[in-house]
Amino acid sequence: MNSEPGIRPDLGDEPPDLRYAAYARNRLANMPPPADAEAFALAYHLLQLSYLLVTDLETRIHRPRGLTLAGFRLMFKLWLLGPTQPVRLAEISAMSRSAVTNVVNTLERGGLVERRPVPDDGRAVVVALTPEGEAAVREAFAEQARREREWFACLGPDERERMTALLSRILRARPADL
Amino acid sequence: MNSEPGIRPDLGDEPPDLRYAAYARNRLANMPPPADAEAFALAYHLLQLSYLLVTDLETRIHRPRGLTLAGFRLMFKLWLLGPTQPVRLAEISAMSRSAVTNVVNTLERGGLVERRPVPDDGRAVVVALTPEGEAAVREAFAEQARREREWFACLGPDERERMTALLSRILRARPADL
DNA sequence: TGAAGATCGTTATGGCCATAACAACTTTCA
DNA sequence: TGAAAGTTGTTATGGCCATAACGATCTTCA
Repeated sequence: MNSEPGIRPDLGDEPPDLRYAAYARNRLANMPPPADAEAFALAYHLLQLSYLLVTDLETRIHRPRGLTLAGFRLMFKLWLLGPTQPVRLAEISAMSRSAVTNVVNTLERGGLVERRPVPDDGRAVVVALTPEGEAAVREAFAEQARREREWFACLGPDERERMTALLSRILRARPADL
Repeated sequence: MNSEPGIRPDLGDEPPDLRYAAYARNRLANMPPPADAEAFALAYHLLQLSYLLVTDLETRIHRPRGLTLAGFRLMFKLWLLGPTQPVRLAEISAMSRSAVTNVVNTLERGGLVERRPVPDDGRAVVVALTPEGEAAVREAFAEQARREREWFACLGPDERERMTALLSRILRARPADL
């Protein structure tokens, strides 16, 4: 499995989460169905990477600037899309409307976004970046882009594209009854 | 890009999150560095898939059984590893110790795990599954394994393996200063 | 031996997110 | 036209997770 000859292929130098993953995969390989070692490994590595990336971006980039990752992601959407209704933001984020309310509340307290009434519909509001919010998202975006490059620098351009394509395929084939 | 001939390859049938992703990628492609449309697309699809998968497993499998995904994942580790110290669980989960305390509290209230003192060390405890906890993790595991298979059924076995290998590579190359 | 430092688990505080219930408003259609 | 049904945003409640600070305990080493 490990391909370095002359070096003992043990796992002593692996991070604890990868050591655990390898151990769990081996245990599952000896269990009867529906246990599925390959599906487990894929799901585990996917969730673990996502978790580490989120935590890294949050603690290293956004928290020091007084933002959160959720707040940044919402502001980034507003930056690209312009003023947008919460229900629309919830839709493209696959998030609940109340989650959007919470994030917008936090951003509004910080003066980064504002709510505006919609003339044609008394129920609706749009969320819009303030000038301070636009400056904040622009700066945080540059730093996040640099950090993402670092994370994926270990893959070649073709590998990055293949990976994105595989992820897209799974997303497109998502179970209908989400 | 789209491969069905005779059908207009527009995005009208895409879920809103993928429509947004495609739009954002195009916008980023026209921005100067450090903007990086490929790194953005990879990170976005990775986080989105992880989020949808987590939400799906949580709402469809674990919540109906009175569990949470975090609780299940902790119990699953105990199932494989046996009684384990919180500090060890935090390590392999790349989580804070206080997060482990919280999850263990919830599980302990439900009678699924118990804390036991460690004779040799007055500070330490181990967390262990109760018989009820063992039954719960066994049943939930079977259902989660089936659901994970469904999610990844759109990939061939070789594609699943390649994807797991790419994810592992990124995880192994994670920035040292996490 | 004993004081300084490290480690373990917990608590407090605060943000994110979900579901459920609700008020306000809009749309539908008999 | 007017009542029923649907939509929008918010609130309440509760779980997860982080950081910071803390008491208790263990280890180190002068």
